[in-house]
Amino acid sequence: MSQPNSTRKKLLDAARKLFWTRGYSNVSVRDITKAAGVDVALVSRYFGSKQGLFEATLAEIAPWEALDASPDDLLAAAVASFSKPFDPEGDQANPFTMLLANVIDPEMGDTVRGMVQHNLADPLARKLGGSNPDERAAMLLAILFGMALMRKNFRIDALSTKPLKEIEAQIHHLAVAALQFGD
Amino acid sequence: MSQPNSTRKKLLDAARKLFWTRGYSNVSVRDITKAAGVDVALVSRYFGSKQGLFEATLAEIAPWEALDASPDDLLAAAVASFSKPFDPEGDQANPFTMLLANVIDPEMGDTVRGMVQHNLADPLARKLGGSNPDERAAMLLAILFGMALMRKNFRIDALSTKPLKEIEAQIHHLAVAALQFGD
DNA sequence: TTACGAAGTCAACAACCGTTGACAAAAATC
DNA sequence: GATTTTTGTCAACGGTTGTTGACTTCGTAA
Repeated sequence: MSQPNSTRKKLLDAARKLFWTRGYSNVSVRDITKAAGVDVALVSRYFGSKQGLFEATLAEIAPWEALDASPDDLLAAAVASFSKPFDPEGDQANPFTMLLANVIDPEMGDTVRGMVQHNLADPLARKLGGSNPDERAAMLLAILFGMALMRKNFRIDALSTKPLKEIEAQIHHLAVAALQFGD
Repeated sequence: MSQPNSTRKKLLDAARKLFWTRGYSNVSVRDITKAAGVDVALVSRYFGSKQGLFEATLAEIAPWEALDASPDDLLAAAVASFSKPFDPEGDQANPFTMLLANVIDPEMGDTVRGMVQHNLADPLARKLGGSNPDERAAMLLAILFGMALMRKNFRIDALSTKPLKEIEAQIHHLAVAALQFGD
């Protein structure tokens, strides 16, 4: 069942790419099975349900690497993680685009909100420490998500056409200001 | 047809509230007509189609008021507009939550992207002038959308439980940094 | 070779989707 | 008051949704 090209992996890859970019409710199981080249009924066999397949893609997500970085590298690691695709070779989706795509979803919104609060905002605030850690963590995330939103989702020309290096410099400029809040 | 409580207005109010928070594809015409307390077939009669009803809600949107503010008031006006609900008395939705809710929509994403580029980013860059106007405009929008996202959509505790005044101070702190970029 | 369990195929289900047309009720015009 | 126009009601349509169960195919162990 864990052959490199097994049906399970085909489904998981196709589901991640589609769910994480279009959002849970905007993707049908037939979209996924067509992209994976397998029969519709196999979703039910391998993952129980559409929701089970979605949750299987969430289970792949590792803890946010920026939380393990040294204080000096925190900003660089945080910025980099927002642009790195989940799968090194291939698709565009990463865990942060997934969060953006699913937060307004009527079925998965609560799940996604919980992930941002407990897996990103809370541990980041603990790592930051100092004064107003929760507010500064939220501001940092707002910048990261906001810039990702402008570049990847709204595709504003000034951001989507620039090389990644320049964007990261802009994010860094804003992030420094966020971390200085309340001093 | 333009009585204060006419069917057309009931449909438009319900459609705005639902479309602008859940996103176009996540709302059915039966959801809207049930909320409005009218028959399903009347969407077709008054607006031609579901898409026509959605576009009618978009037609209500006035130009971004921050673009008319004096340079000194620009930041304050921009910040305030992101928290002000569309309808003074009542629902939560405003044009910016609408943009967030519909940008990943498979049918309305292109429309929404065009609005952000042409109605927000481009005129804001023209108003800012100076060096790197497009980049600074995009960064300012990233902050505004990012903070709205954290507060309203992800509902991060540190932002969603605070009074609006404190949030606006945080946004202002970040926005000043955005406008100083590239000096 | 046989037997067995896993893997894949296919058709169908009930529910929901946007939309339509025939019809009844109400309002406005003459 | 009669006629016309507007407005609202109801049932149905073709299509898509997630899910299921019966079936065939395949690989492997006895």
